[in-house]
Amino acid sequence: MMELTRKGEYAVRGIIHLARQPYGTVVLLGEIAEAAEIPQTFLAKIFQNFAKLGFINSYRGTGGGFSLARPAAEITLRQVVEAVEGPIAPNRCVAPAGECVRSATCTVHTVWRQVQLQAQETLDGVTIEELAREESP
Amino acid sequence: MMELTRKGEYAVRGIIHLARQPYGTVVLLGEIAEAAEIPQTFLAKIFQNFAKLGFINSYRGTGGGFSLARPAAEITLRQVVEAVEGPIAPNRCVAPAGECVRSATCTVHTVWRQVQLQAQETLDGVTIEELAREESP
DNA sequence: ACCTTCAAGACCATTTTTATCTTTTTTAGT
DNA sequence: ACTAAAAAAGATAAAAATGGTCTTGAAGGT
Repeated sequence: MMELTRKGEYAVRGIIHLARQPYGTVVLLGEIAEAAEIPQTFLAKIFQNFAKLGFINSYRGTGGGFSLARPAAEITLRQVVEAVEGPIAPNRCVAPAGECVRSATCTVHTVWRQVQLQAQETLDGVTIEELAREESP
Repeated sequence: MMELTRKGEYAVRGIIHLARQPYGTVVLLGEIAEAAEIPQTFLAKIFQNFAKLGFINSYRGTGGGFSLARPAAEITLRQVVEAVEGPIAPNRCVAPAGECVRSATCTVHTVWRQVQLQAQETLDGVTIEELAREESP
């Protein structure tokens, strides 16, 4: 239940790899994909999205690649995960677009809400910098 | 991300409906399905599984149906959810069958582990009896 | 010009979800 | 015994999500 998809897993691994380089370093997509063991074309899609969202910068042409657009300490795990997987919600009824008719009276709703808040808080409390720093290759 | 499926939602709604009846009452599948707005044949599958797992008893033939096999206060939300959705795990790397090679060194792993533990605890702390009692029709 | 690298969009196979349908088995009541 | 009711079990299937690939285009460096 409630599992991160490959896309989410790849996104996290990819951005952590980028965060391990000195800040500002431009890294080839192929290098990240190889190092993090991610299908390159798949990672391309993920990073295209990250660039749009302002997490990373992309540069075309010779010497091109990707670099972090802001310090890794200012990117939370929640931001990364939600960027690819959408809002964290253990049930439809607590999703932002949720049209839960029963929310006022339904106790299960409050349980899902609590699970949601706990997960959000936990992921908010972790930055990519921490993950890049502490994780071994 | 991490959303309960319809099956899980139906399972919870179905067993709560059963728990609202006086303990031991045998209820028709069709009645539960109608009351909880669940496709009957789908609920049948879910309840077959519940019966196998010992949450509910099933009775065939005339006057048959389903009843709780143990008091609703002794069935937790986590048990119900895991029965249909499988173990709670925000990422493969913290799943019971998980073959996470990096678990020793990977910090992300510990984050997912924490999310997992919090969700498990929360769902462990809620019984079907509470949900049946407090929830309005 | 030409090569490199990312962007964008179409495409596609597989798996999961969300069911339905049919047949069989069990049971109660007559 | 017979019959009707009800769940069990298994086959089937449409729709959606997942996990990618491929092609073409655009931008940048040499």
